[in-house]
Amino acid sequence: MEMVERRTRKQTATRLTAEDWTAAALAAIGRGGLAAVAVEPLAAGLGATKGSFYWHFANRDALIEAALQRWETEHTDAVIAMVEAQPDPLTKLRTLIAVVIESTTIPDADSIELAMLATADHPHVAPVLARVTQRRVAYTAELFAGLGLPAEEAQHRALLAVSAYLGHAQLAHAAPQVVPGTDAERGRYVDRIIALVTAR
Amino acid sequence: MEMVERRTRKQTATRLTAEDWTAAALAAIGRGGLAAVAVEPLAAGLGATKGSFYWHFANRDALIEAALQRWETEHTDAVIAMVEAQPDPLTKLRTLIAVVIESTTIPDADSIELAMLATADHPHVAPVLARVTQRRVAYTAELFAGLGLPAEEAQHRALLAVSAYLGHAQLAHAAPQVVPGTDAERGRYVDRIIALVTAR
DNA sequence: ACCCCTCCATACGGTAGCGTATGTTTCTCC
DNA sequence: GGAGAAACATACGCTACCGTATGGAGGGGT
Repeated sequence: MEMVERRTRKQTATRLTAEDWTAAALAAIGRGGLAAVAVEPLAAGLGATKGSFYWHFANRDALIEAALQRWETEHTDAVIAMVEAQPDPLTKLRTLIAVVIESTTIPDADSIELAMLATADHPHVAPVLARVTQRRVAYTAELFAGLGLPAEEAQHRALLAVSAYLGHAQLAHAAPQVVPGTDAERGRYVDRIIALVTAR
Repeated sequence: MEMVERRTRKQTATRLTAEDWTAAALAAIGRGGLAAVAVEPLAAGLGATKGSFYWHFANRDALIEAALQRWETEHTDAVIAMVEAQPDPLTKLRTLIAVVIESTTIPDADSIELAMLATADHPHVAPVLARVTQRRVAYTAELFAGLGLPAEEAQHRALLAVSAYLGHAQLAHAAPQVVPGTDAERGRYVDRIIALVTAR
């Protein structure tokens, strides 16, 4: 057999990298929040032991920091890039709102984000979340300003839009029954939100 | 001495009631979330030991259930009663939005609510939160319907309003710098939100 | 063939919290 | 003022996890 024996990841117990651990940590955050980032269970899930982990990281905190940093960059970039591809401000706004409400951009993105909000007080989460949130509001305000609205008005609408997004995520999570279920209903809902938020 | 020796609560180690424990549990939730509801630390805070706790409650879960039930009734009643005191639908809506954004109704209400949202997946929290959220949306939709809006439109605006509320709480928590700081600014912001959400 | 460095497993001690068992105080009622 | 019940303290075992110490497997390079 001349097969190159590609490391099939998790099949034949291959050596792990630091990135494998951060990926597993992010997945764990998506499932059970920051508390689910526990070294021993993670090691079991990866088919390894703590010995491996403490080789790549100094301690649990270091893993959390690495995972958060990875999330911050990957996450914000993805959405902004997708929106920035649109031509005019209004289309950008529609794309932004639609994308985050439908939330089919990144798998598990929503649950990870909810976990972040749920742990906003954590000393490592707080600065990351503050930066991401601030950037979102500022960017959204820019879009509204691009529509010709004065600065304060744009800021207010950006705050409302971002609040609506965050709140919708919470709402869909805490009480799924109340949010529109079918695609058609959700479509009309999103259209209505956009109309209200961008009204002149 | 003929002083009646009123049990000064926490001074001279008086006997505790089940309500004392649920109150302490709610306070702990407000501070550190559901994870902070730990029997031994709570006991220490009350100047007692676990022996007392396990007399009043079967286990930690029973305490959590009791605290959540107490929160559900007290909390929802307080806000709705205050809003219902207003005469017409529009004033009710303004009162509702203003009250929840300013959030000076119940002390610690905001942090407890954030903790609830943060633990929405917990088996005991989920049903409580779902009921509270559903009730809020339904009530808000009623108010919008009272303004003469058709059913679906009222539902959409209610969803937006509740989302805006939940999202604003998250926003103010995760990135306090971006929300209006001074009373004057916040006043203009709230006015603008109300105008947008109630626009015809 | 040997050594060294990388990567990992095993074994250990330590902490925080849950729940139980059993003694100890304090109230109540007669 | 003594008996029984109610309310609490103390001591214990148990679990899950963190972090450390140490040894062992495996692949380059020479």
